[in-house]
Amino acid sequence: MKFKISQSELEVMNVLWREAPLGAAEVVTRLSPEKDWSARTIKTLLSRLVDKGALTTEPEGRRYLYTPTLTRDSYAGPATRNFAARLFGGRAAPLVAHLAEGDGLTDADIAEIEALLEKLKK
Amino acid sequence: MKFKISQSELEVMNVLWREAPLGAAEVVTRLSPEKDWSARTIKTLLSRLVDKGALTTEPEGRRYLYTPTLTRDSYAGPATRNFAARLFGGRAAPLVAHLAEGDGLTDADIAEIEALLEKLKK
DNA sequence: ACATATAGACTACACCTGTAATCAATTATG
DNA sequence: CATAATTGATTACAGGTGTAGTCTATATGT
Repeated sequence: MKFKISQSELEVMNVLWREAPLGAAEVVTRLSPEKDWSARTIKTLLSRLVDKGALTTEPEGRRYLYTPTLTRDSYAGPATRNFAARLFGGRAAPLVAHLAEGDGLTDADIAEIEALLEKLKK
Repeated sequence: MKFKISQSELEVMNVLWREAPLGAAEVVTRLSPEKDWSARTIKTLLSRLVDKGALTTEPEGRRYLYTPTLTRDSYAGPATRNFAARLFGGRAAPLVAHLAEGDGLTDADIAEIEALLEKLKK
């Protein structure tokens, strides 16, 4: 990963990880309910992501369609391990503990994690 | 949490969360093996953290002793939930999965998380 | 007492980020 | 066809961040 994705940029990436390729206007409508950003702002974020190499463009008529160059997982993996490393010395347990604070974990979450751990033990 | 702690600042906080209060020079020696920063840089980071309210100072002779105003946990909790929210919609399982990639989890980690989950189920 | 080392204060400066505005080209519309 | 709307490109600008340098006062060694 040669580039860093900022917080605002990440919101844009989240849209495109869910659904791609999309034109800028479509990204804007996907984000509008959540974020109170002008269309200009979102265009800027898209351009910066292209500059960084996180998105590729493909011309479609007079506009561009944007597509991520990496999957969410390939971004999230290193990001998560980096986060855990810097905050907890890489230990996973405190991280899970913090997520659990304030009922952050549903029963389904717990079951899912347990299943995951079962597989890891083998 | 009224303030944000940047990546570099976090390295300084990590030192002081482990051991506080410390003078600037001591923070420098704690960080020297890891980070290739000049003492000036670390002084700057300390000052910024004081400005932000993340550290308090107490004069000791001609120098200051620095102490965190919050514990690591009280910072890490919201930071972790925020991280999970932005990357995984708040779901914890993918986070654990990413930590597991590349053998990130030792058997001890797994056992610890399982114990944690057991307690949560009650 | 004087030179030197050291502490903190103030200043620097380029790049990143958040949040847009303006401009130029092109398309759609009346 | 002329004008309005839309697209991407370029520019803006303040505040944060990484990474220091300089200035000033004080303590310290001789």
